[in-house]
Amino acid sequence: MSGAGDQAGRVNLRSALRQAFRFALEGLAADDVVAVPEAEIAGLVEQVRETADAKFGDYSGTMAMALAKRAGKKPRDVALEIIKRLITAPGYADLFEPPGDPVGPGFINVRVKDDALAAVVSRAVADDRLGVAAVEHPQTVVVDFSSPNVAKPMHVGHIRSTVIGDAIARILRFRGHRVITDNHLGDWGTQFGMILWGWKHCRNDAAFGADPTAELGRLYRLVRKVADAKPEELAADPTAATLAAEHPDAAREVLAETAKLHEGDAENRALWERFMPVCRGEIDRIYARLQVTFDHTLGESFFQPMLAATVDDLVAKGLARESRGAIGVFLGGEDDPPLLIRKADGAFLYATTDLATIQWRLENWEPDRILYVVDHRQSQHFEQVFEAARRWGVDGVADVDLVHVAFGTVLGEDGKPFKTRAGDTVGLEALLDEGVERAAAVVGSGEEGRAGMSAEDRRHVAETVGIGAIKYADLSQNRTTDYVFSFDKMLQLTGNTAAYMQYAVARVEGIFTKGGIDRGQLRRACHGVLLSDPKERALALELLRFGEALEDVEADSRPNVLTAWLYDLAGCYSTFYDSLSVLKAEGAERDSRLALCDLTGRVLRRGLDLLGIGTVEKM
RNA sequence: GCACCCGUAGCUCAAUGGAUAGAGCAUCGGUCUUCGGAACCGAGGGUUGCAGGUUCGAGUCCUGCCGGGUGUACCA
Repeated sequence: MSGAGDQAGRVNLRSALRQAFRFALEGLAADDVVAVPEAEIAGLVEQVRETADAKFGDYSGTMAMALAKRAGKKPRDVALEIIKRLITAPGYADLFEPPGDPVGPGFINVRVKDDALAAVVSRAVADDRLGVAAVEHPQTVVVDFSSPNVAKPMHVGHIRSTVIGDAIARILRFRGHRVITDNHLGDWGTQFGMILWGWKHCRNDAAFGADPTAELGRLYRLVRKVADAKPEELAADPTAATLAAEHPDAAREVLAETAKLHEGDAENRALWERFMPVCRGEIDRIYARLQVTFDHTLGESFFQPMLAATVDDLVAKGLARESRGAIGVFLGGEDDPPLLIRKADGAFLYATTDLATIQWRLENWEPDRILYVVDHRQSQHFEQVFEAARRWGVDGVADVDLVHVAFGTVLGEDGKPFKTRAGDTVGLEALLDEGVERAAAVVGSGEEGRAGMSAEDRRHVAETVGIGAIKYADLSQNRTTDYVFSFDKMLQLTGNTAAYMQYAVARVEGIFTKGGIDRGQLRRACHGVLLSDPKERALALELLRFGEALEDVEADSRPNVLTAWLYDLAGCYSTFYDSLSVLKAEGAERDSRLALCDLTGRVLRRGLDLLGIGTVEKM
């Protein structure tokens, strides 16, 4: 077998089968059985998928039904024509059984040959990539995620972008793409105007000296209330109410401080440079805890020198013009709101920065794709920015995929946006602490876990399980919907949770300790996995679908496809392990089953790693 | 008003236009003199918000309602 499905002995069974179906469909067109335009073949071939039920075989193709009307034939007859050519496709017979007759309205069901399955899984056991082939055509992909406003403390709202973006980046990188991660910090906007105003009017020097982060956070929260001047907020906060009464023009003054910063005012610039390390230290501590890293951290301030030219160029090209004192790009009719790129007071907006950033990334990184992992409330903004960028026509923009990877809101168990009882947003660090604390209470309670675990080990396990639980709960959810944050649910030891998956790894790999097995030697000696029992076969097939799961994650940027598959794999393994002896088996059968255990443990571990989730030896 | 997203088991959630809509929790039952029982096997539980339409086939696509969320000119 050559091409898509094969790479240094790595076989993606689904890709290989799709390639064979492509051969069959092209033959169908060439023989005038039915005219299938080349452009449609890719879509039809993608209809080759895993079957819903093992009784239908391993994979099925459903395109015969779709083609029947056009061919003027019965779907079953079209299916027969496809099958006739499929079995002659190069390499088909090496991997797959000949399909039987079409089933139902015209399903073509295919089963992997047992000896081929055994050979492929044996190679996966010996493979660092666990049998997963890299993509044939690597792309350069920029993943823009996390992007907090550095002047505010990170809160629960930042977790989704950070965790989802990190997982997508890891997965694309493992797939073989050139991935560039960039944390587009909000370090130049109105929130700094608030801190600057607060610093000048109501700072507490002693507090800043003792804990600069806390003092800046206090100033931000206080000034935001003063500037917003919402009666109900002021009623609950006498300090803010007093300030608001003394400074009725605070909102305008905050914007003026922002504008002065942008214009290069020496005092504001100096304060900004003084505050930035404080803010960066704060968020970097959280990233360290989450074990999230970035290739670049090019915040809004980095692009600030390019903004004037961006506006000028858009105006010069006739795309942007003055309106009500501001400058906007008019994308729709006269009544549709324009995309504002310069305020009436001269300050730039985040749309301006986003456009300049696209131009800079295209010029410096030449990406094929840019993913923006940002919450769904900004979908309209990105639609406008992407459209404006395309019309702007900067070099490379016609060939780049600009994708808004949107996600829903984190809700509390009452179904409303996640807040503390006092109504404040929940700080991210406090959230992580609580997760770890609760994890500590549930880990180490099993028999094996209890045995000989030091206090330090327990802390490490609690950290891994607690942080993992928070990440996994987020990643296992369909990202487009809102999700309900519940420590009780995410720390359950059964079901599709991090703790269950981490336990599965520890349990699988505990065998090797118990049996005194040298795993390296086991892998080198693995020449033929035996799949005599249906449960062994099912596990082997599932293991080989790792690459398919990762492919499906990439297609729609949906990490929950991977969590669901890992959970299925863990279930397959449990079924296998429950009914078949491993350490108690003998000879070649024992080695073969140990090899399946070894591969299962490594795939689970790697899968969790690609989600940014750690594992432990014992728990 | 307009735009976008979401309504799936009692609860929390899955399901590239494919076969009988699946998991976990909860409920009920079964297995095994534990290779890590934090296990395995099974049962009950559904008019996928409502009504039409397209299709060989619709939870999924289209139209209209109902209900919820978000956004909607100078925050990001």
